[in-house]
Amino acid sequence: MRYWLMKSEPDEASIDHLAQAPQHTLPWTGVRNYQARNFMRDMMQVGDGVLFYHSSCPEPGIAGLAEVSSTAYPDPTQFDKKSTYYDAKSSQETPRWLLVDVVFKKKIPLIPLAALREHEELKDMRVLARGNRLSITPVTEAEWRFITKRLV
DNA sequence: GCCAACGTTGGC
DNA sequence: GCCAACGTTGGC
Repeated sequence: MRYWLMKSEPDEASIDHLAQAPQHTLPWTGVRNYQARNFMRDMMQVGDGVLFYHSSCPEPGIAGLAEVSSTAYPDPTQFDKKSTYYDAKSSQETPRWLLVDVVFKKKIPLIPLAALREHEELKDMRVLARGNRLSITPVTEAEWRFITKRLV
C-alpha cells in the first residue's frame, strides 16, 4: 500500500470530471514521462491512495482524494493518430506508455500549493521540491496522514 | 507572458 | 557517450 500525488490539468480532467465519470473512474491517459510511467508500472497497486492535484490553473493545489483501481495497462491514446498523445514510435506489440485507472473517493476544499508549503511536516514532499515537474510523485505515509487528517 | 528547471533529441 | 539545443512543465 502506497500513496501518490497525481497532477491533472482541471481543464482536461478535474476532480469533478472524475466524480461524474462512469463508475467514478478515469484511465490516467497521457503520461509521457518515463519516471512517471515506471511508478505506474512498477509500484502502483490497486487500493493505493491518491492526492488529486490540479495543476496549470488559476488555483493549483490538492482538490480531492482518489484511489488506484487497476494495475498498469497500455495507454490506448498512444495508438490513436488523432490524439495529442499519439506516439508513432510505440507499437501494439511493445507499448511504450502505460496507465492505471483512478477511482474517485472525495472532493475536498482546495488545499492550495502555498498552504502545503507552510507546513514543516510537508517540507520534503516530492511535489514541493525545487524544479519538480513530475506529474506523479510518491507521498510518504506520514505526509498522507498529515494531509488527510489535518488539512482535509 | 515570463522564465527556471528539467527531459529529450540528435550531431559528433 | 557527451552535450548543446530545443521543447515542455507549471508556478507566478
